[in-house]
Amino acid sequence: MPKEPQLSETVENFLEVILEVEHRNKVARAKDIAEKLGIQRGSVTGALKNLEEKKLINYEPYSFITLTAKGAQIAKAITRRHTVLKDFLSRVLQLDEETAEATACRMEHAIDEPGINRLVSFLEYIFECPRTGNDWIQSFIENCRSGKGNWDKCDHCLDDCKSRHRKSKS
Amino acid sequence: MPKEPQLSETVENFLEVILEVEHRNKVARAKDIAEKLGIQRGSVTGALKNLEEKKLINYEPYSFITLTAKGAQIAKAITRRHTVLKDFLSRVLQLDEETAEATACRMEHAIDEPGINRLVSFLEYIFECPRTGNDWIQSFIENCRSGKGNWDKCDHCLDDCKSRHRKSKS
DNA sequence: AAATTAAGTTAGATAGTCCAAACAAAATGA
DNA sequence: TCATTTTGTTTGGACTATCTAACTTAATTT
Repeated sequence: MPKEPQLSETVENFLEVILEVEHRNKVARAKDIAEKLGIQRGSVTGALKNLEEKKLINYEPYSFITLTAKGAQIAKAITRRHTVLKDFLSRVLQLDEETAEATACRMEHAIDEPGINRLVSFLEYIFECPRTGNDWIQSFIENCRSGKGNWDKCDHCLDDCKSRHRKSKS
Repeated sequence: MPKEPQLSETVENFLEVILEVEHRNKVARAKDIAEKLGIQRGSVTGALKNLEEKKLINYEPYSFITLTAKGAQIAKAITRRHTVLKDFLSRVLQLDEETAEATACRMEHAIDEPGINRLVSFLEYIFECPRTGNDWIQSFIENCRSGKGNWDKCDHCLDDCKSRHRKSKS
C-alpha cells in the first residue's frame, strides 16, 4: 500500500463538517460549510476543488456536495477522535463543556488511531475497574479544589469500593 | 491588558527549539534550528525576522540568537505542555517512547494552560491516590492485552490497595 | 594571510489558506 | 413568469510557510 499523504488540519475540518451537515440535511451546501467553519463563502469553493482532486468529495460547481467513501471514512475517523477526546476532557479532566469542545477540536488532528484506541480503552477502564469509576473522578475534583492531597478517608473509600464490587457480582 | 495575539504552531515550535538549543549550547544557531525542525536553512532566516519583530527573540543578521524574556516565558510554557502530555501518553496510555514524543509534539499546541494544569493534577492524582498508582496502570495494560474486562481478581486487588495504604501511613 | 569550508542570507517560486467585492446561477414567491 | 433574494463562483490580493539555488559572510585550516 502506498501511504496516503497526510491531510492538513483544514482538510480534516472540512471533511468533519461536511459529514455533520450531510447527516443533518442529507446534503451539504457551501454556505453551511462556510458558516460552520467560520470562513467566507468565497473561501469554500477553492477548498472544495482541492478536496475533489483528492477524491475525498463528489463536487461539481453549483451542485451538492457529498463525501466519497474515502472521504467519509476519514471524516468518521476524525469525528471519533473528537468525541473520544472531548469525553476525556469533560468526563475525566472535568473541563467545562465549551472548553472541552474547543480543545478536542484542536487536539483531534494531533493524535493517531493507535493513540485514540488506547484512550478509548483507558476511558473504559476508568469507568469499569472497581478501583476507579465515577466516585474516583469525584474525589479527583475535590482533590483539585482543596489544593493538596488529602488521603484521610482512604480506608473508608477502599471499603466502599469493595462492597460495591461485591454487590455488582451478586 | 491587551490580549496577546495567539501564536502559530510554527512560531511555538521555533521558540521551543530555540530554548532547547540554548540550553544545550549556550546559544542558538540557525543551522541547529533548521535541523531540529527538519526544514532548510533558508527557511529559518525569514522566520527569525518574524520572531524578532514580535519581540520574542534577540536577533541580528549573522549573529547569535537568544530568547527575550517574553520569548523564554512562552517557550517554557510550550515545553511544559510537551512534557506533561508526553508523560500522560507514555506513563498512562503506555504509548511507546517515540509515539508519545511525536504525539505530544503535535498536541502541545492544542491545549491551553487551564487544561494542562488539570492534566498535571490528574497525573498526580493517579499516582498518589491509594486506589490507583502504578499497579492500577499495570492492570490497565493487561486489560488492554487480554481484550476484554476481567474483574475476577478485584477482591484481592482491593485488599492489596488497602494494606499498601496502611503501610504507607505508618 | 590565503584558501577552503561552513553557516547565514537573499531572491524567486510554489502551495495553502484566507478575505472582500464583483459577478453568475439557482431558488423563491408574488 | 419575472423580480428578488439567496447561494455559489470568480477574481485579485494578502500572508504564511516552505523550497531551491545563488550568493555573502564568518570560521577554520593549511
